Amino acid sequence: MKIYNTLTQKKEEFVPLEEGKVRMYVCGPTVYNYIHIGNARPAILFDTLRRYLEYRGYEVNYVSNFTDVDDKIIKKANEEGVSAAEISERYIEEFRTDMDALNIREATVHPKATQEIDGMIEMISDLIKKGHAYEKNGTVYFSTRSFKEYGKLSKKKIDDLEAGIRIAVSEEKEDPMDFVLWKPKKEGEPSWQSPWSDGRPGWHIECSVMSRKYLGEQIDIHAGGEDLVFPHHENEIAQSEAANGKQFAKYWMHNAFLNIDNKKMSKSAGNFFTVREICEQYDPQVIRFFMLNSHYRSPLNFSRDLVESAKNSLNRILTAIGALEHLLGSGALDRELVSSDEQLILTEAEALNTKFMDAMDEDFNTADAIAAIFELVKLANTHCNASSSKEFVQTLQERLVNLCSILGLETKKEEELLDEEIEKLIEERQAARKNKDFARSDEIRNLLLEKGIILEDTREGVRWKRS
RNA sequence: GGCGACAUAGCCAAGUGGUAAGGCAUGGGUCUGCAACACCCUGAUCACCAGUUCAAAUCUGGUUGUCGCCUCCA
Repeated sequence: MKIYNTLTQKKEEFVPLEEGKVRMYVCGPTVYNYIHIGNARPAILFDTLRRYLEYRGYEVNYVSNFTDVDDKIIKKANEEGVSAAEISERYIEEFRTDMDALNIREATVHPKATQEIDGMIEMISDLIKKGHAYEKNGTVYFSTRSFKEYGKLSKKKIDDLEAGIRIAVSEEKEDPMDFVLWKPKKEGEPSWQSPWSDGRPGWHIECSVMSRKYLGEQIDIHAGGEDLVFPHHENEIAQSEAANGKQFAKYWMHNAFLNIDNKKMSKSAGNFFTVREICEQYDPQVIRFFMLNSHYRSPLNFSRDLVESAKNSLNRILTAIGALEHLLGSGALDRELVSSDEQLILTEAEALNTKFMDAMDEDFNTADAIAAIFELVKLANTHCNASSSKEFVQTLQERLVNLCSILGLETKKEEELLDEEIEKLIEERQAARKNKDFARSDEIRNLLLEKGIILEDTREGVRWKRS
C-alpha cells in the first residue's frame, strides 16, 4: 500500500509504526458556522481512507479535533450577544448532523481544544524550558529559528518568506516568522489562567497537544486540506518535534481544494455552499460519490451540472444492486449450482475486486477503484437474469455491496415500506395492465412519479425506487 | 519575489515508457403495451515546440495557459 507523503513529495510504501495499527489525526473544523462543501472533502476522503485501512485489517485510531476557541467564534458570539461556548456547542452539533448525513463515521476521539488547555500550558512551558519559545508581555512565541528543520514540510526557507509584507509584524517578536503559542485575553474574550497571562492558546498548539495526548508522540498519518501545509502543519511539526525530540507524523496527506465554478470558494464572493443546503437538494450519497470520483490530490470543481452527472453515475450502481436484490427476492432463481459459464464470470469479478484493491493501494486512487465497480456492474447487468443460479447472483451482489461499503456508500436502505395507499395503486396498475387498460396504467405511473416513486416493470414483477 | 501543482474526447476523470480505463451527456438500434432499467453500436493520438529512446500522454528542456500556498481558511 502506497501513500503520497507531502513531507518527502513521493509515494511511499505504507508501514505503520506499530504493526497492525494506524494512528491518524485529521485537523477538524473551527466551529463557528455550518461547514461548507469544501470542508466536506477532507472529511469524506479521510473517512474513506479509514474505512479502507480497517477493511485491510488495521486497527485505526482516528482522532479529529474541534477548534472551539478562536477569533471567528468570539466574533460570532459577540454579534449574537451569546457566549463563545454557546456558539461552538451549537455548531459542533450541526457538524455532527452533517457528518451523519454524509455517512462519515465518528472519530475514535473527538477532543475539544477548550478541554485540553492544561496540556497546552504544559507543552508551552516545556518549549520555553527547552529554548524553543519565549514570553513577551504575556504572549508566548515559538522561536522558529530555534528549530533548524523549520520549513521541511512546506519546503519554504525562513528567509524567503518575506514575512511582514502583508501583515504587520509585532515588534515583540524576535523574528518575523515566530508564531503565537499563547496570547493574553482582550476585553470580553474567554480566557484561562496560565503562568504568562490570563489568555488563550494559539491555534497551532492545539493539534500538537491533542495528537500527543490521544495518539502518542509519534503518529502514522496526519491529514488535512492542502492549505494547512503552511503554516499550520509546519508549525505543528516545529512544536511537536521540538518538544518531543522525535519525528511527529510519518506520513502527511493533503487533499486538494474544491472550487466552485472554477473559482476558489470565498465568502466575500458569495460562491460557497454549505453541506446543509446541498443535502437538501441531493442525496448526500451523491456528494460522497462525487468527491470520491476524482483523485484526492487533484483540484475538484463543484457545480450543479457536475453533481447532476454524479447523481446519474451513482444511480447506475445503485440500480444494478437494486436489480440484483429484486432478482434474489423474486423467487425466480431456482437453480442452485453455478454453471461453468458463470464460474468464468465470477473469475472476472474476482479480478475486478483485485483491481479495486490495487487502485486503493496505489495512493488511495478512488477514481480508479470506482471504475472497477462500474465494470462489475456491467458484468452483473449483462449476465444476471431469471435463469441464473442463485449463488451466482448473490456473489455478484455481495461483491458490489462490499466495495460500495468500503467507500462508505450505503446500498442497503432499510427495508422501506410503502404507504398502503401507494401499495394499492401499484396493485391497481398491475390489474389494469393485465386488462390492457394502458391509459389507467400510465395514469397511475405518472401519479406515483409525482409522489417520488419510480416504477419499473421487469420480467420478475414490478420494482419501485425513490427518485 | 519565493515555493508548488495542473493542462487527456461535449463534460467529468484514470493512466508515469510499449500504440488511450471508467462514468455522464449525445445520436442510432434491441428489449418494453408505452416507458424506465438494461444491452449493442457511436467518440480523443493526450496544450504547443524541441529533444532522449526501437518505442512517450507518460522522461528532459522550453513556450503558452490555469491555479494554489507564502495571511484566518479544508
